[in-house]
Amino acid sequence: MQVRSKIWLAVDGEPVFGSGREALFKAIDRLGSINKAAKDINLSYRKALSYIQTMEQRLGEQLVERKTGGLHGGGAHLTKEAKEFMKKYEQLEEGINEMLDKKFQDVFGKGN
Amino acid sequence: MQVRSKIWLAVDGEPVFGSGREALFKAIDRLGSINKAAKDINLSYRKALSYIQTMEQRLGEQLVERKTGGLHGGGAHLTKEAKEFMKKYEQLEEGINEMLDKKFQDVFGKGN
DNA sequence: CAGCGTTGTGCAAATATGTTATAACGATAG
DNA sequence: CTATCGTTATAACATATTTGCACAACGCTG
Repeated sequence: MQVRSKIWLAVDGEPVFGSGREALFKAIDRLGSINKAAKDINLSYRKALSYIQTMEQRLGEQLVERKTGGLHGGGAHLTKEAKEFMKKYEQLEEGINEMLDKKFQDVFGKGN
Repeated sequence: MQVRSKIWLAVDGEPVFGSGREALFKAIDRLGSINKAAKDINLSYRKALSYIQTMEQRLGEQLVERKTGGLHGGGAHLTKEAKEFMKKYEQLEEGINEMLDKKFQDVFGKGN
């Protein structure tokens, strides 16, 4: 038996950023394309796009700058705001899993 | 903006206990019936039952003792094992939210 | 032995999710 | 100036999953 956890940020109760979106952002940053990023992390382009759209809508700022047409067909890259957001999320996550694992050992480890 | 979290236990990667199931267990304990419990926490009876069944299957022990027929048509109540499980889960959750809220303030509070 | 309210299951409807097709775009090559 | 290319973006379709409803079985009670 293992313990799992998920941390995410919400606006008005609706999720705007979590581990899935973080992975998407990282892939976009690495590959320069929503399409390639989605494939890389095994996500449909549709879902990836709707993630981005709802995030931007709920936060009220652009996170992924995208260009259609042009060299190589276009592409996408993260805005400064998106990178800051990612960084903060990582700080938030930091240490939580370790703490949870420790607690899990305390509670479930010896007794059972 | 708020931070949210979810903690659950898994066996072989498949979830066996989380906040939803905890709420179901509490309602069963209070109402003595899966049916009433499901309605109380806005869950379909089918889903509630499949939760219980998969949990019991994966853990290999009975968690909800149920009787069909008889006084008031039957009913259900938690086994000793289920109550112990709930207690441990609560211990596991304890303090995590407080710690997260504090971290959230640290990271998102002043800067933005 | 009929009535009751529950557990449990089968099936259709509804909803969510995934997949494929296609249009628009604009720099570049020819 | 036109064709090509890979991308963004949307629409239409297909597939899984969830939900809702109906109904049988059960066993205590009056």
